[in-house]
Amino acid sequence: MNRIQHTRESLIAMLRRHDVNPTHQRIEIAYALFGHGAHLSADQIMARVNGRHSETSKATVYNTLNLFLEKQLIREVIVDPNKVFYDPNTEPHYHLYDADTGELTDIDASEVTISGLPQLPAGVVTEGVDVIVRVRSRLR
Amino acid sequence: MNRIQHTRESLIAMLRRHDVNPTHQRIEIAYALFGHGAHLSADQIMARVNGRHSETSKATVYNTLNLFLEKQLIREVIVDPNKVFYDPNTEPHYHLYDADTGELTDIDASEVTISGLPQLPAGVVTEGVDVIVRVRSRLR
DNA sequence: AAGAGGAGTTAGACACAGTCCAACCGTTGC
DNA sequence: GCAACGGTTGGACTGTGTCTAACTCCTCTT
Ligand SMILES: [Mn+2]
Ligand SMILES: [Mn+2]
Ligand SMILES: [Zn+2]
Ligand SMILES: [Zn+2]
Repeated sequence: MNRIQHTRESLIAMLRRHDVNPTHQRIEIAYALFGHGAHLSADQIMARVNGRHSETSKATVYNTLNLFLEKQLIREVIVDPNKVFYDPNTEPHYHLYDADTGELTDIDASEVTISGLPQLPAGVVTEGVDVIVRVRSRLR
Repeated sequence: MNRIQHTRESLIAMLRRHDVNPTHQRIEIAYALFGHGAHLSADQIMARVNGRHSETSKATVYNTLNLFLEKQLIREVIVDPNKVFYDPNTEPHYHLYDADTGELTDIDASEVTISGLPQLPAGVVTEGVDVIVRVRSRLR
């Protein structure tokens, strides 16, 4: 687990580096995601950002998350059919998903090797390889 | 690609084997999925089943797909944040997803090796490992 | 044949994540 | 002061998927 300290200043710098104008709302959302560390859904981010008093609208949360995605600040993890998780970790890594608790954990990519994937037809370019280990913790 | 011929009779037998009472609607839905071969979303299945004249309601399509899942006749593939794909192939295998065309293709599991996945905490049981190769075909 | 019961199906209401839009706000430049 | 522009906003809207209460269809019992 990364123990990076995210100051307001370092977040602003990061936004600028990725060509994102650092507005108040964007900084708050970046803080929610990078400060917490990992894997929040849009409504969890919404809740964190608007903890004390309402500050940021639903539209802005989605606008900002999609902007961050486009600018490659974050990535999305699709494991649950009814909500997307946003991942502040853009390094290549894999995921472990507990369907019972809803918890999503990182698996270090450097430990894992995948071999034998077929080569792709011409003109097709790989965006990434997702690996999701699905588990259950509650006994059935 | 599997070239299995699915007769009405063999589908009924399959449903019975999985403890599913073979009603008209269930046979139609099984036919849509197994007849077509691979990876349809709920509304694609709906469209195939109700091709000529309306026969099967949305509720029944979802009821039936969830029943088939529960009875392990099919599996679900979660790659697109706004629709689930249903997969008549329950053998272990992986997927290739083209985000531009929306096409989902199988990757034979026997060719692929994954090593180095961490072992899990006690009491946690693996449901499966999903591998999704994400590609783009349209040049950007 | 008549009725009870149970499994399955149905239309339509509903829930809810995510998008869209037109009005609005805040800063910058003239 | 005022225009211009990027960003934000509430609220309407869309698309998947679920829920419910009424209904249909079979089978079983008498
Ligand atoms: Mn604030
Ligand atoms: Mn028919
Ligand atoms: Zn992650
Ligand atoms: Zn498949």
